[in-house]
Amino acid sequence: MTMKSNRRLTQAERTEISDNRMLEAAVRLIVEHGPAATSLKEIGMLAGYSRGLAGQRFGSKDRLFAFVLRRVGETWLGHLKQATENLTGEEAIHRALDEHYRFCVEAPDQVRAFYTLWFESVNAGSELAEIIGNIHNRRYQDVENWVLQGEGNRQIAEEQAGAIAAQFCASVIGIVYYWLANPSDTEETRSLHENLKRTMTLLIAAERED
Amino acid sequence: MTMKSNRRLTQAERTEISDNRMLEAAVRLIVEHGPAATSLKEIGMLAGYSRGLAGQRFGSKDRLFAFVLRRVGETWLGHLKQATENLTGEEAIHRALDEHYRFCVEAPDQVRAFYTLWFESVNAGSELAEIIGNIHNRRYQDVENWVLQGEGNRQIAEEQAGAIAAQFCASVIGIVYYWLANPSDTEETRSLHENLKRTMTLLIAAERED
DNA sequence: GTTTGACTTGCTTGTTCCAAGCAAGTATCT
DNA sequence: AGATACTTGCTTGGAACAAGCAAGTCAAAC
Repeated sequence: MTMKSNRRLTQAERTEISDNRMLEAAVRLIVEHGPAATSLKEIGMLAGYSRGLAGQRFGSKDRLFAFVLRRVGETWLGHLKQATENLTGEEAIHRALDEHYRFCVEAPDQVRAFYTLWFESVNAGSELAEIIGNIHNRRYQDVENWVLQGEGNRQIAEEQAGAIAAQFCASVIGIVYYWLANPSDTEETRSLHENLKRTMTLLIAAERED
Repeated sequence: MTMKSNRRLTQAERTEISDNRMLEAAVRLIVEHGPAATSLKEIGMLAGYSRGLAGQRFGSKDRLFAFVLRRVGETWLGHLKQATENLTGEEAIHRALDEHYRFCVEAPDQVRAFYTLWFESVNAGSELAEIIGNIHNRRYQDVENWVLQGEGNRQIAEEQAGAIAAQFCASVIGIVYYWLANPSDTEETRSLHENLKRTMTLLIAAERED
């Protein structure tokens, strides 16, 4: 039993707690029923509050989803940044893919909710598109830089590195899609990650030769 | 002015007409507002009928979306089958990608609606998942067969061909995602297709050497 | 002329969103 | 320190609207 009414909660603490609880609830409901079938009411109540709080706090369903995307996205990007610190070239790319796979396996709910929203919001103008665009761009830039800075990659022009990065990003999206559609088939998801590593190595080697 | 009330319509003709009109309306609304923000009422009325017909005809929103997926999917698969008839190996793959790009550019609304639903229904159990699964499998099988039957690919084992096909499918999904998210950037979409062609050639060549 | 099936209309339920109200936390004045 | 004014987290009620169902109308099929 943690000291309960030992100290009164500050307003900021209260919102942080409710934010976290609602995030957790939203993630669970999104994974279980999909975003469309998840209501603000359910989220509020599963989090232990009234039916109205989720709507009141975030203003709309879209904004709540944006919140989820931002929170999970930042966690993920921080994780990734740390794992690839001081790495470049294929090493960094391979490491990033390892981490990506690990993240899928270890925090499946958060990642599933994240990418479910990601896919669902492809053409939803609004805030969501912007958040997704940002994350996408950061990923793209990272990969491009890794390619350019890799040992022995001096002769690879930025344009070529960009093309490789774009292919990488597209493949990752496709792999995630497969994973979402076939949750049980972790083996195939794993080998898709592994094969993408090999393909990236091939692509870089091919550019070196020109 | 086409002969209007020249002949009274048969029941089958009536439903076919209304089906087509509603398909058209659904596609347009899905592209403009996204599936979530598209109501059965709007579809019915945009098609020139009552607010209730779409619901009556298809039973539910999901089933209507399934109908859209099936119709557009079949059109597309027929198109593709014809274009790649008698081709194998890289030729078939390149041709398929050319057609894919062309289809995106030439019938953008239908394809956008199709893939929007595709992405939106990743984890929607139901009928949608099944339809999508089928289309995915056919694409996968086609590519695997092309690889296996390509000239000079005799020594490529089924397992390796399968891995290549899986990568192909993932990349295509990722490319389509990019296109949906960046409708205006046709140039990048084009080069993603082109680069995937080159990558496939590389992958096949790499397997030949082992 | 009866039946079948396309299409419409009315109604129920559930969801989002807004606005009014309550309760808990924060700041100010004496 | 304690009372009073205020701010803000949270709840509750209601309006607008969507999906889904059932009953109804009208044209086509036999």
